[in-house]
Amino acid sequence: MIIEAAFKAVAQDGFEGLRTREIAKLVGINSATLHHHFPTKEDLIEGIANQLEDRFRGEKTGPAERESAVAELGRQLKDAIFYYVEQPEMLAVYREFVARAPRDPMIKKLVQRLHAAWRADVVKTLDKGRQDGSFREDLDVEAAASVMLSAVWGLVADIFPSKGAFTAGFHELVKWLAPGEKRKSPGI
Amino acid sequence: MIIEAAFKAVAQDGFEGLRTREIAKLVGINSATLHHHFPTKEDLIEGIANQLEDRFRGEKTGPAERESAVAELGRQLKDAIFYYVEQPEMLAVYREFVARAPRDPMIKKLVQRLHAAWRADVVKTLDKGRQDGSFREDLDVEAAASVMLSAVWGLVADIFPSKGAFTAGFHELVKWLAPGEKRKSPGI
Amino acid sequence: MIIEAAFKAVAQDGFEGLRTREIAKLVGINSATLHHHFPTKEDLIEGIANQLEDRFRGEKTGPAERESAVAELGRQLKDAIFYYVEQPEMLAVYREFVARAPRDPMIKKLVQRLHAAWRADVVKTLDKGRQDGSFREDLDVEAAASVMLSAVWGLVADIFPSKGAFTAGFHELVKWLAPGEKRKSPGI
Amino acid sequence: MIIEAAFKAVAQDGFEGLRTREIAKLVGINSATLHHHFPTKEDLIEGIANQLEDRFRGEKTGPAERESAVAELGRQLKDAIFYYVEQPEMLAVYREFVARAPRDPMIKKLVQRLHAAWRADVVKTLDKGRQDGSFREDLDVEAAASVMLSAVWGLVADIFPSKGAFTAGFHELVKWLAPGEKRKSPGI
DNA sequence: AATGAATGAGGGTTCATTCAT
DNA sequence: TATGAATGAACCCTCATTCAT
Repeated sequence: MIIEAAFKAVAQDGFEGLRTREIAKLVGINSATLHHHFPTKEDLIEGIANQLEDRFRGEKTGPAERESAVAELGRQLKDAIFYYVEQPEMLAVYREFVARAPRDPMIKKLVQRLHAAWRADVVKTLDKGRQDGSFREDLDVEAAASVMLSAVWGLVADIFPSKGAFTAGFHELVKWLAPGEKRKSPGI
Repeated sequence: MIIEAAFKAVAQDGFEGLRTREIAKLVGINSATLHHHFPTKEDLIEGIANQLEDRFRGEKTGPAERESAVAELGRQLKDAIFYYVEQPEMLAVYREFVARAPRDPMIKKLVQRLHAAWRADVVKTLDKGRQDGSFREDLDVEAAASVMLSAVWGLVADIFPSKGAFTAGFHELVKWLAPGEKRKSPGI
Repeated sequence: MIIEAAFKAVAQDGFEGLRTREIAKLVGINSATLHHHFPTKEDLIEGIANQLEDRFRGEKTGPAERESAVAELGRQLKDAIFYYVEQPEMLAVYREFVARAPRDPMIKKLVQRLHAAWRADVVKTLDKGRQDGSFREDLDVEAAASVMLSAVWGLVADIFPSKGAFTAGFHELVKWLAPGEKRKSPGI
Repeated sequence: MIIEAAFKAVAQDGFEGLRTREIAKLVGINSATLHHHFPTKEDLIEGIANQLEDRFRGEKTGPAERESAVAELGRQLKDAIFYYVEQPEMLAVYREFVARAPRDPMIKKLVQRLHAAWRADVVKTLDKGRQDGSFREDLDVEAAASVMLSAVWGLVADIFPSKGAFTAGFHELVKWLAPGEKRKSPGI
């Protein structure tokens, strides 16, 4: 599949390393054939974007019924860990899209869409936890979501890679969200 | 100055938009002359990297004597805000470098250097705060630093831009770090 | 019809603008289907050529019986005006063919065929007029035909477009052909 | 010289046959070098256009003092013959420009410029001849100029090529312009 | 008769880099 | 130190044409 190859190429070499000819060669087709399916390089990138979105949608753990807010949060973080461990390629592509977003309207939209979905989940969980007392009462949910997303993103995207800080970081993250009294990590 | 122009170019259009000819034209010299000073494009990028490092070193607020851990942390966050407000260009270039780091050893080194300095400061502060009781006793300092740096980075680099989440995010960040009882923001 | 669309395309954008795919799309068929009917682009062009020839043959005013030479000439010029006013598309295609003729043997033949028919008419008329005294006795019929055809072509093909020179030009043309004494335009 | 080669290429194969790569090879330079001098193909065409204009300006016979209108006309026709005999390449390129003019604003301008200069000369001559009695009094100068230019163009550009019709055509042209009485060719 | 997929041979253009001056 | 000219390697894209279905 063309998109498959393009996806890998972006994961490895970034967008600057995405060459239609090379992708064609990898797939074993003529470069004109590639242009038959994706008339423009931008179309190809759009294809990669859709693939990324589909993969994220497809592999996200479904929300369990009557889950506690803490458990929900734990699950969400586990999702992040899942990508980090099992799908580093997806994260690499994601990182490229995020990096390119400021300069590419189409990509910006995709990233915003992905972010919005992710953020909505987190906000809902934080809100739920704030109301049932699992999280602090004075939590600024929106702001906390921003911070949490940023932090998770940084950890997941290896922005500050440090030996072993990854999982430990998630533990800390959870503790921070818990109220002063009980600070148990939800078992990640 | 050549580097100045290249710096701005990267801030605006990213590395993909960095053209030696264009830089030369902006500075008013021949592109061959530019290559006389920076034989290779990589040399030019190295120049930009050095410039970035110098600027960061030059503009960081010096540490005050006998500062409390909380105050120290506040100052560090203020630094971040400073760049966000006053030096968006630097952050833009920084973002580009971070994005390119996974694929460029030289840049990777630079980014690690910058990160290490930043992280060292934070770790020291967290450690100090943990010992004098300003921060939680059970704080995993290294992990917390990772999380905090990631979060700050995400906020500062506008990775998850959301109306007003920026400053609010910093407040949340500080509250999270405080122990359960007192949760006052250190006045950012 | 395929040829119809191709004809219009050439009229509008010239031969350089003739794209098989585009024609196919205009007609609503697959470009492979078009190649099924016209295996080669040259075949398609030949189709256009035939269409042009047919149209010219079909729309030419039939010669009236016992017409005076002057009247005949007038009718021939009227034909030219007819195309100019009513069938600009045909003239546009014609112009394209004439322009391409020097480099394309097949087209050259077509153009020569069209020209020969036209020229034969004119020569016959000029000859008739010379013999019955309507035209000058010293008229070099062949040469005059060349000049007249050229002039008509230039006017009709807008080679030297100038405000209103078109009809006035035809009047002049007629006067030139008349002998010294009477110089009335045959009522165009 | 690059333009020289491009000029010849257009003369031979028309604009459709103008390939930057091929021109570069003919001149013995890299195709990138060609783009160094003519960044765009359009720039190259502009270069050809200028060359054509320059050549026309340079080689036109200067007007003699106190020349009779008939002699003037003869000289102008001789110019046309000169190009036909000595500079067929120029005429070929000219023909290509005229053919392309309807679809290319830049070329349209050039052609209009060339035409305007040519027409101005002819109009002046016709006017002069009409006033001094060399030409008919009832000559519609503007219209006659259109017709004459068209005719000359057709002869010169071989639009209706016929064995020997060329020079004979010019003789006819002159006779037509003379008044009824005297019909001597000005010795072409 | 019709089609979607595939293709080869370019075509114009870009860009970091080199070189003679 | 500076430059205009030159270059090779790519890059994206186009287009008539072919082929299996």
